[in-house]
Parts: sequence; structure tokens; C-alpha cells
Amino acid sequence: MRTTGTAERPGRPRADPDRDARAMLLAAATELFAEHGIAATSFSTIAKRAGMTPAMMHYYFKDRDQLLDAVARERLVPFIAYVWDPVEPGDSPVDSMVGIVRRLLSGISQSPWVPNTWMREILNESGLLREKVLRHIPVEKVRLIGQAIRAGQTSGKLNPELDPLLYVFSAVGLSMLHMATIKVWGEIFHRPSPSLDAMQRHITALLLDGLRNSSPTTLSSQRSKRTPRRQP
Amino acid sequence: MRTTGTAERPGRPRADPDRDARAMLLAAATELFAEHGIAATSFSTIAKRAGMTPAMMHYYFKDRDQLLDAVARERLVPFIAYVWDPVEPGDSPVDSMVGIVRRLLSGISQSPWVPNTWMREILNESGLLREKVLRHIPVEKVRLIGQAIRAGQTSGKLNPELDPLLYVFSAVGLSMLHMATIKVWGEIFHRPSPSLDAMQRHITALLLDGLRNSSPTTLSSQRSKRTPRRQP
Amino acid sequence: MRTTGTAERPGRPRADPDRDARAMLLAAATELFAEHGIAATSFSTIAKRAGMTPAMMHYYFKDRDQLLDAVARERLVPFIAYVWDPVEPGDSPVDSMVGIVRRLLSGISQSPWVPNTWMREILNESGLLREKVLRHIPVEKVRLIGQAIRAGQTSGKLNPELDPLLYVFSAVGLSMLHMATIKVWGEIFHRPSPSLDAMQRHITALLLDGLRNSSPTTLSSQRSKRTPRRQP
Amino acid sequence: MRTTGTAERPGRPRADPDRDARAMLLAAATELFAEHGIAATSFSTIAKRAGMTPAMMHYYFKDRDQLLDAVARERLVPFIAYVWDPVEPGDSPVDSMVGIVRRLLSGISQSPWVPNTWMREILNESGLLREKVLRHIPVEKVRLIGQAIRAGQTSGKLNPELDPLLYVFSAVGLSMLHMATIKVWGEIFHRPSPSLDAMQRHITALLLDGLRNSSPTTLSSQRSKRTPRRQP
DNA sequence: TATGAATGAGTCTTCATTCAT
DNA sequence: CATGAATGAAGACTCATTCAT
Repeated sequence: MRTTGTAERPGRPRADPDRDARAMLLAAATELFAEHGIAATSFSTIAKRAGMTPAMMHYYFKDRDQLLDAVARERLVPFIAYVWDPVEPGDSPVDSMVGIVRRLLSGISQSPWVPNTWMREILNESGLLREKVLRHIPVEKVRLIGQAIRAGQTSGKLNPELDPLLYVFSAVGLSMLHMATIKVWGEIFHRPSPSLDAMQRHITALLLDGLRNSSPTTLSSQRSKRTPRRQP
Repeated sequence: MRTTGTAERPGRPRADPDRDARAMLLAAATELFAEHGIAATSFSTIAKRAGMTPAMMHYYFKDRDQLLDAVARERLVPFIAYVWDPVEPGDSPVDSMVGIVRRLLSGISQSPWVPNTWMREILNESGLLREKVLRHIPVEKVRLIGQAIRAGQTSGKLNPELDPLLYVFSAVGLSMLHMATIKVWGEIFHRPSPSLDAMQRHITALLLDGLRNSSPTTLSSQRSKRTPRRQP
Repeated sequence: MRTTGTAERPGRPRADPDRDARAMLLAAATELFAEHGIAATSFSTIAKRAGMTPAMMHYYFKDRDQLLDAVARERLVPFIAYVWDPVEPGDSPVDSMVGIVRRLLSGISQSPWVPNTWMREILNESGLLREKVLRHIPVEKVRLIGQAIRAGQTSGKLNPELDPLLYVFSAVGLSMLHMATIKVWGEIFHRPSPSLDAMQRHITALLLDGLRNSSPTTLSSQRSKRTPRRQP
Repeated sequence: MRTTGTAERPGRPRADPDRDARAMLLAAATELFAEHGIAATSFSTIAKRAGMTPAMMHYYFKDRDQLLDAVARERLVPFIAYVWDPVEPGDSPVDSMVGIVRRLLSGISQSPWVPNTWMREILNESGLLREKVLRHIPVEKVRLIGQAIRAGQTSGKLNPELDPLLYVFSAVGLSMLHMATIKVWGEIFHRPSPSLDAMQRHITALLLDGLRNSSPTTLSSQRSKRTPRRQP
């Protein structure tokens, strides 16, 4: 089933001496993958958006599979590293989560195509990037956070009703989800979409204190504790 | 880019006297749309999974757009109604949210294709079902819940850091997200995926009390308050 | 190459107790054949215009070839007879031609689909009705008129530059042509299309006297000499 | 209704180094359009006749509509120009008509597909080239000839029974018609089809002097007065 | 007499890919 | 480096036709 909606914006990048052809094609690819999904994005569509010919796609990426490799290796793996590398075993789960969410949001605001692609092509059972990306998820770190949460639950400091592993999932997912739907926001409620800051405040509040907790400790102390390294 | 991965499971339904041809095609369509996305699912793939010929798709649905109409009108709109119809203006926001999440999970467990399609084709900016479905979201009810939350925040009973409108979004999204990734679960952590009950407990705990609350009120009182009508 | 232009006028005949289903289908067929050509007219298009289902076409005409047989036998052969039957060997060529033209125009004004179909499907080398209709042309009568013209040329009464056989062709063709293009007329010159009478006067004047003859004998004496039998 | 009759002559041009692929496809298209009509001619039929694949049609012409554009712009508009460009306002109507007919016949003898396509796809109300070609007809020149004829009628030199505008139509139409039916000729009367010269003599004689005028002035003086420019 | 279901073949079109230049 | 030409395969969709009812 071929999509007809949302035609390509023609004549956009065309020529940017600072970014070479390959990088521009990769950028066009990630954008289009996020917009329409990988399976629905053709080589010629990507080339057109980058102002080049479909043959150039084959020149730089050989074929579909190697293009996906490039997207995974050169774009998604660094994204994961940016988010997870600063997480350290000794950190409190609350600090870890706050940091992860913060870096997720800032990373996504620089690479807005990530959430859609993440949900569609990685989380999804038939996602076309699953195999290539899933193995780069720092499972061990997730597990450690889970253990820390479990310890907190046992000692009565953290909500015992939560599933520790699911919780990390929830945190990452909630961040992706809200960033993915930021554009939709206005269309549904005819209200300007929330700022990045408002989003971060909302997500962290929800993750840490939920709806019913009326006296949450302020987070200001945790903010910007560690300067994230420059995102690639 | 044409996907060749994840081939069709051949020889499945073939003939089921209880469900007519059209219903079987629609079922095959919703499943495949969830697996590969609408744009990547061809008429012949759908027909093949239902054990019929591609021409039958055109016979029953005329063309792509009318197939999407059918999916929206006959499957998604009823789903939305099932989740939202029982919500009543007077309910407390906590009760409303608990009910919504409960019906979401039970609805999805009957129609497992919903979350993927929801996130890909409705929330997504270029989703192919956006226009057809978005207008059936009960915006007014969402707004009322938002107002009730705001009132609770003002009176000091609810977490003032939350964005009331975003909160409803978060709740629905979190439910969809977790149900969508249930299958992925095992593959990442080599742990059986959580049961529906565990999922519901986790999500409700997160939404209501967050991570830090160590003594959440038990939810047992709210459970099964209202019997949801039979889902279509 | 499937035509998309000039959609069907929907909901036209629907039900006319005076004309049975078969006649209505035949009428729809002749109209559509004239508009789009036989090869470009599908069974279902014909059925739709007549307010029936494509299956009825098969019921009444079995298949494409037998539909064409019906059009030829029941519509075109009678048309030819109407035009040519009154022609009698003894008539002067001028009288014959005037009569033929008169009957052609009146016949066409009752069956406006004839000229297009005639030129497209009969005169045309690949016309789909050629074989079925061509053999019903009264070649002998044409030849006799040719001989009469030749005699007139020899005796110095008729224009010797004309090819007698071609002349009959020219006369019939000119009539068909002008009637076929009557609808186009206004679109090109932004002038109302000529009346049937004006058309007949022009064509007869051209055929008999050409452009340069400044003092043509009036035709009033020849008009309506023989009452044409009722056209089927 | 899909035509199966008159199959393609296989293995014809195949490779002609002098004409490039695009020109050969265009030639095949114009031929087939004349034979079967545009709506009944498929891309693959055209490609097959030119010894190429249907995909090449899309490579060179993108889609059906742009193929028609090419036929109109690159073939029919030049044809019209060839016929009408030499017509000059000051010329006598007789000279103009004689010249137009001469160029029509010579043009058609080089592009034998023109008459059929002209009558089917341009004059016809539902013709697929109407819009694209009609606006290139030199209406003003036609109007001027009409006025010159009207003047001749008033001054008693030209046949007053003729409709001046219709007359130009008749002349062009008669030429097209006879050239279109040249191939049919033999099949009906079992006589060799007339030569181009005989045709021109007949048509001019008919247009200028009609049937009854027995002493037409000879045309020899007007012949080849102006050398027509090379037809594209 | 009439119709809904069903299908194989064919049409237009797009695509990934190859290759010569 | 870069591109134009070329093609086989596949996708959406239409159609003539058959058949059971």
C-alpha cells in the first residue's frame, strides 16, 4: 500500500558545503523514516529530499540493508550512548532516572526523528531496526537500576507497587512518547504544545511522585548535576 | 523501500464459517497494519493472510482509502467508545484514570493490534488514520478530567507539578506503550512478559503515586467499580 | 490506458416501464461507445449508466462480441437502411445525394451517437464494428450513383474534376463529420452551433455548387420529395 | 471492454540508431493511438511495438497525461503550424483554402496517424487531446478567412448559401476524412485507393465548384504557389 | 429474471538495482 | 564522483466472465 499523503518538501537542502552528500542523504533518510516508516520510504524519495538522484543512494549505501546499518550504527547507537553513558552504578535510582529523562529530551530535541523511529522500528516486533539496535541497549545498567529500585522498595523508601524493570521502560517510553506526540498536541487540544522545560517537569513529576502526591520534593537540586557530553 | 522481512504466516484461517469473508479480511488487515504499518502492507498480503485473493479486497473495500475508513469506523471508533463512554463528568480524576487504564488494557488484550496502530497511524504526524480517528477522541471529556485535576491541584490534594492535560495523554500513552511492547519484553530481558494484572498494577501505581511514594493507598476499593460494557 | 475523463452521469434512466432492460442497456452502450469508443467502454460502465449491474449485461448479451453484434444488427443496419432504402436507380445523382444527406441529418438528430461510432468503429481500419457493418453498405447503389455521375460528367453537365465514387463518400462523410462536431462548435468559435436546417443548407450547397458558384439554383424544389419511412 | 483484436506487429523497429528511444516510443504511441484510440492503447502495447519495456514509457514520459502532453506539444502543434503558418490575412479565400488543403494532404501523407487522432481525440467531445490541442487552433485566421468569404458572398462572387465558418471546417474535415479512410477504400469498392494527387484534385474541385458546376476554372495557376516549409 | 461472490488476467505505476559512461 | 538508461518485480486497481442462488 503506497502512501500518497505528506508529499516531499522539494528544494530543501540542495547544497550545503559543510555537510557532505552522504551525511545529507543520511539526514534525509532518518527524517523520512520517522515520518513514514522505513518500509514506506523509497530510495528515490530519500534522494529527492536531499536534492540528489536515487543512484547516489546506491553509491553511498549500496543497498537497503546497508543503509539501515548506517542509520543504526552512526545515528542510533550514539544516541543510546549519549543517554546511557553518564549513568553510573552507584547513582540513586531517582538521580539516574532524572538524568536519563533529561538527556533523552535534550537528545530528541536535537534529533526529533528518534522517537518515531524508536517506537516503530525498534520496539515494534516487526521493526526493521530491531536486531541492529536492540543489542546495543545497556541491559546491565537497566538491571542495576532495577536492583537499586528493588532495594529502595524493600527499605520502604520507594513505591512497592512498581515493577522495577518495567519502571525504566516506562520512563524511557514516556519521554519518547511525549516527544513524539509534541506535534500532534496542538491539533487535538488547540493549545500550543508544551515547552521542553514544561515537558521535562511534567514527566519527572509523574515518574517520581504520580498524581496523588501533593507535596513533591522539588527537583531543583538535581538539575544539571552532570554536564552531558556533546551529543554527536 | 520494500520490506521483505517477516514473511506472512501462510495457511492460517482459510475458512471459518462463523466469520464472513469481509470480517476476516478486516481482521487480517488490522493485524498486518499493526505488524508492518499501513503503508507497508499490501492488499495482496492482507488477502493472502485471510486465505483469499487480492481482488476480494477490492470487492469488499473498493480501494485503500475505504479500507482505512472501515478500520477506523468499525474497529477504532468502537474501541475509543469502549474506553471512554463509561467516563462520567462527576467522577473523581483518580477514578476516571483508573477506569480508563483498566478498560484500555482489557480492550487491548482483546485487540492486540490497537497500540501499534494507535501510535503509528494516529498519534504520528503522518499517520494514515489520523484524520479519520482523531476527530472521534472525546476531547470534551479529556478537558473535564483536566479541569478536575486542576481543581485538585489548587486545593492541595493533587500533585501541582503535573500538566493536567498532558497527564491524561501520559496515562493513555503509557498503557498503549506497555501493551505494545509486551512482546518485545522477553527478548530484551529474557524474562517472561508481565501478566495483564501485573501490568495494570504497575501502570496505576506509577500514574497515581510515582516512584517516591512509599505508602500508596491500596487500589482495591476502586477496582471493578463499574462493569464495562461488552467490547465490540 | 484507462480513461478517467468525463465520468458517468449517474442516476439517469433507472426505470422506464416503456423500454425494457435490454433496450436501455443497448441505449447506454451506444451512447458510451460514441463518447469514449468501444474499446474504452467497460461492461460495468454501461450497466451503471443504465442503472443496472454488470451481470445483467452478461445476461442479455452474453459477451462483448455479441453485444457488438446487437449494436450492429439492431441499430446500425437499420440506420443504413433508413438512409439508403429510398434511393432508387433511376434518380438523378443530384436528387439522390440531396435525399441521402437529408435522411442522414434527420437520422443522426435522432441517434446522435451514430457519427462518432461510424467514424471510429466502422471507417477506421481497426474499428471494432467494421466487419459487422461494412458488408451492409449498399455498394451496388453507390456504384450506380457513381455511374450516373460519370454520365453527367461526360455529357458536360457535372463537374468533371470530381471522382464519382469518392464523391458519395465525401457526401456521407461531410454529413457525419458536421453532425459529429456540432457539440464542439461552440467551444471553438464561441458561437451557437448551427441549426439542423442551416447545416443541411450548408452541406447541400457545398456538395452541389462549391465555394465559387455565385448563382446556385435554389433547392426548395427538391426538399421533402419523398417521405422517409419512420426510422427505427 | 478490453480489445484483443488486431494484435501488435511484433519485432518491428527493435533498434534504429538514427532515432533515439524516446522518439521511437512517441512514434509507436501516435501510430497506436490512431489505430485503436488513446483510451484503448496501453503503455505496454506502445512499448512492445517500439521493442522496449513498459517501464521505459514511464521513464521517458512519467505518466499517461505527460505522454499526451508530449504528443500534443511535439507532434500535433507542429502539424497545425505547418498547415496554418503560411496562411496570410491578405490572401483570397480560394487561395487560402487551396493552400490549406494542399498542406494538409502532404502533412498527413508524412504523418498518416493524424486524421484518426484528430477526429477521435480532438474533435470528439470526450477526446483525450481536446484541451491540449484545441487552444492551438489559429482561431483568428479562421475568422479572417470567414470574413473574406462573407465579403465575396456579398459582392456576388462566392456562393451565398455557404456558412463561411462552417466552410473552413468542412474543408479541413473533408481532407482529414478522406485521408483517414484511404486504407478502407479498397476494402469497400475493391478498387485501388486514389493517389494523393487524385485526392487533392477531387477535394479541391468539390470545395471550390461542387457537383453541378460543369466548367470549373483550372487550378493549375494556384498550385505550388508558396513552398511549404519543411514539416517537422 | 437478477444478483452477489469470486477470480485470473491485464493496466498503470513505482521501485530497487545494475551498468555503462 | 555522478548520472542516465534500463529492467524485472511488485502494488493498486479494473474488468470480463463464471457460478450459485
